[in-house]
Amino acid sequence: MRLVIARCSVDYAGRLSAHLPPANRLIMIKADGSVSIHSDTGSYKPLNWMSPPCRLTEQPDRLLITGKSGETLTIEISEIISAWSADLGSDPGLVKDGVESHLQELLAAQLDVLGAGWRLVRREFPTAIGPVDLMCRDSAGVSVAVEVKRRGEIDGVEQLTRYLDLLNRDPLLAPVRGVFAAQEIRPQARVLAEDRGIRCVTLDYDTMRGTDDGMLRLF
Amino acid sequence: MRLVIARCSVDYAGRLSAHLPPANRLIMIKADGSVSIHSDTGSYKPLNWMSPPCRLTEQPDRLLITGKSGETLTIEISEIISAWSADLGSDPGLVKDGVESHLQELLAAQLDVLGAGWRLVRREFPTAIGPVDLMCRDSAGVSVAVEVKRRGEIDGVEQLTRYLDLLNRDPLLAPVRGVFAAQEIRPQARVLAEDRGIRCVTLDYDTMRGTDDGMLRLF
DNA sequence: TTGTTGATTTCGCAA
DNA sequence: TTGCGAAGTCAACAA
Repeated sequence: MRLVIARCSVDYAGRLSAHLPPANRLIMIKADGSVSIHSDTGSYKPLNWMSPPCRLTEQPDRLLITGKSGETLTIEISEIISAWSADLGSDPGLVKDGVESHLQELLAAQLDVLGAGWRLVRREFPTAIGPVDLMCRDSAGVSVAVEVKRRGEIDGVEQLTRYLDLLNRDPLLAPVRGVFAAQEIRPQARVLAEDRGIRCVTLDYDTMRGTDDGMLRLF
Repeated sequence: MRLVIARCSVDYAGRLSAHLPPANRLIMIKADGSVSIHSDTGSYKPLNWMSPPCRLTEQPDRLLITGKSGETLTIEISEIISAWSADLGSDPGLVKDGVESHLQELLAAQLDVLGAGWRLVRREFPTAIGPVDLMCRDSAGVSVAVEVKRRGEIDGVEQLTRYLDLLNRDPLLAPVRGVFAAQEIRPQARVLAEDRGIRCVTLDYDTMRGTDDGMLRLF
């Protein structure tokens, strides 16, 4: 990794055009050739960047970076304030816990959160337009398609609606009801879902994880 | 901005939990207190980060960063390889050209791209479920709702469909037809749109910008 | 290779 | 402040 702090102006031409007037910034050049330009504020997102794969060409006062589909990033350097280089080696990578797939696992193991006597038909129930997160039957034996989201927004309601439209054409399954389950459900998504007769359920990941731990201890 | 290259392990606890085993990495600490941890590969996204606003606490071999809603980022440092600091000053910011709003402006000024004799009723035509990008009337006076996208995907077709459903309930407007206009339309989005009687139009930003420049020169 | 979906998305605008 | 849609979204995964 090379790190350069320099006064520079930047131009990007690709899916859009973008320009940065001259100022002092950090230029980060990674071992894979990717480049990002950071200011001293803002979150982790750089002002400009080029993602790998790309090719870096160095000229006297200029860095030219070309992406594989023809995008160009041009960094005009008027003054180098400092520059370093370091070999970091490869990274063992990140371990995550608490993403949507975990939420889906937990809910599948605790269907009583949705209703007493429900049973799971299948996780990732396949359809022609994609898998339904959880296909269940309620205590009366009625089919229920459950869409699990971390954050419930309108897109998720549309997705579940498409599944329900399709599933209800299958006489072996119909009628199929819908449940939209998420840690957080946006008001507009809730309105749209309930307008379409889809039940909304808010999930508490920590409680479900706790319950699950308890289950594991009992058995 | 402070830059530290160090052998470190990292733990994040917030909306999810994440852990990074020990390795050499770059720790970037911005003037606003935000922190990001980069490896030597991958695009601009860091392995772990904390967005501002947040608070940084330094301990002998550890950095503790606390976010405003209680997330914590813990960096255990076993060896500092190098460390620098620099004051970059404020940044004048980025100038962008070619995003969706520009596309919408250009199309509003060149409705003949959609058909001869069309006229604009309103940009950002308000409805109860959000604004329609362009509301027009064609040469026969029939209402047309136009959804403009940079990249046309299924979500955009769903969005336009919702608008059309709503608008067609208004006897003053009905019948309302739909046009889905984008620089690039995904095949599945095109199929869905045309299946619903929505016309798809591919836009060429450079041509439209050129035409617009021409118009400006003429008047 | 293409398409789909999730993301600690981030960012910007408007109510 | 909150909500919502766009983004050079990126990135992982399946077909």
